[in-house]
Amino acid sequence: MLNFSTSEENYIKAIFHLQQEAGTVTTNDLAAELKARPASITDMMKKLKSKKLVHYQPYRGFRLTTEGTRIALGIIRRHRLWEYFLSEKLKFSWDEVHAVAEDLEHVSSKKLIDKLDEYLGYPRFDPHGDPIPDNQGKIEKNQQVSLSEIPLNKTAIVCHVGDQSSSMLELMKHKNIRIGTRLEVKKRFDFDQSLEIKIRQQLPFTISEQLAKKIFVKYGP
Amino acid sequence: MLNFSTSEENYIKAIFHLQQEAGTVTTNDLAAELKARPASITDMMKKLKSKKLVHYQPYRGFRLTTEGTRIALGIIRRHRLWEYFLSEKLKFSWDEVHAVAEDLEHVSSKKLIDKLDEYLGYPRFDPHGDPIPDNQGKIEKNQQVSLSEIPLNKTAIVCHVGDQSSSMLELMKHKNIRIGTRLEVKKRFDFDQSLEIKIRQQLPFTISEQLAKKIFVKYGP
DNA sequence: TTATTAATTTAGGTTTGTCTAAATTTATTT
DNA sequence: AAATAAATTTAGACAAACCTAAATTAATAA
Repeated sequence: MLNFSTSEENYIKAIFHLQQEAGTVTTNDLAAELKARPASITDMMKKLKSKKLVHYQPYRGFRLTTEGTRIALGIIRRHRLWEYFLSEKLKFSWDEVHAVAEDLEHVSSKKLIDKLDEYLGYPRFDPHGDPIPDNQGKIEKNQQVSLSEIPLNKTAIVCHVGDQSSSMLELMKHKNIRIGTRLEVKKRFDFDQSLEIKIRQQLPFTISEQLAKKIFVKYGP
Repeated sequence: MLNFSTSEENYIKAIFHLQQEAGTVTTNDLAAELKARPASITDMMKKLKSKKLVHYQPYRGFRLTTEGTRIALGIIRRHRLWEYFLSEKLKFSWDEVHAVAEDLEHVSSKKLIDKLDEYLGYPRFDPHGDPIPDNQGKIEKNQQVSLSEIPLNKTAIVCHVGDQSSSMLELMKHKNIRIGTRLEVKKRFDFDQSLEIKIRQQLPFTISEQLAKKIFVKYGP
């Protein structure tokens, strides 16, 4: 059980997330994700390769090894448990937890995390609806679906927003959509894929395809 | 409200603690405290001086400025609140909390700490009996006294141990003394300043001056 | 008060993680 | 397939935080 620096951990975590989309991660993608220069990515990839955490051939992109994935899941576990703690116990709002958890996740005491997990009652999802890996690194399938792909007239609950920009938050606020909001898609317009949305006790309104793609929901009662 | 590196914070905190004893702190003292080489201390003192956190003239030792003290109290507040959390909520034993809090204390979100404080019910002392600065940096006088200096036949409660070495812990265990133990000093032997100690429902026993000096108590009922 | 010892600082080096600019490799066009 | 563009890597620098070894200053003992 070696220990990794904050930087190494941030790289590992970012690769893990980018891998979900495409199978293999490119230097430029990772540079964009981490707001660093491509040259820095190459440097770190050499190091992570020497530690056997990524498969990497120059110019060919990279992906986590089994061991790298194990490490990534540990970091994600810490991050999401802290998010749950901040939201559930300290009453942070859902849009504040991420930034603080980014720092807390690098405190790597195994005992701390396992005791925190126990204290929180072994939660299985963080406040954004993302699954929390257990202490063996096992993680449930994410049951979230983008609002753009759910069937009509099915009740859904907003549990995740795939963009934290202030312009996005402004729009969400204006449309009165929050984490936990219960809504239904009433109609899908073929022309621009915009959606007509109904929230209980409110008049229906429409949202763009771009917005719908960034709002994730779970099916609810 | 600038931010400081983990290293800077560790230096500031160590200077604060050493200052309590002697008014001014020397390069060697700080090197011993931080397990670093004297040359490293000099490097950092130049930096902290340029940030106006310490008063420092070459070869003359150093002490925190008013601003440096303010920063130190913030770090100590974070450390002690986390210790309280670990002990009270996560049920860590008193000898485990320090190491973990050493990491957590460097997460510097003000909102996190103030919310944690609120969540914990604004505790005024950490599990070792040390006072926790409030969010203005106000700190109560430490009411702890070394066991070697309390009067005879006065009930006292162990609340702090000034040494975390395993040899110390071994001895404490053997003597059956823990945080929270209620005891009285029955006799002080002039020859070697050893003490005869009485714990309720146990036979009296003696402890050395060296040990007594490292055990801190509060007067209790 | 001078010599010796102890404490401290300086000079210069290392590692980690970043960067810019130039070189190289791969991908895309025409 | 050659030319151009894009992506990536290399080369070389830099700041932070540490180190060792040598030089300097202060403290102490003769």
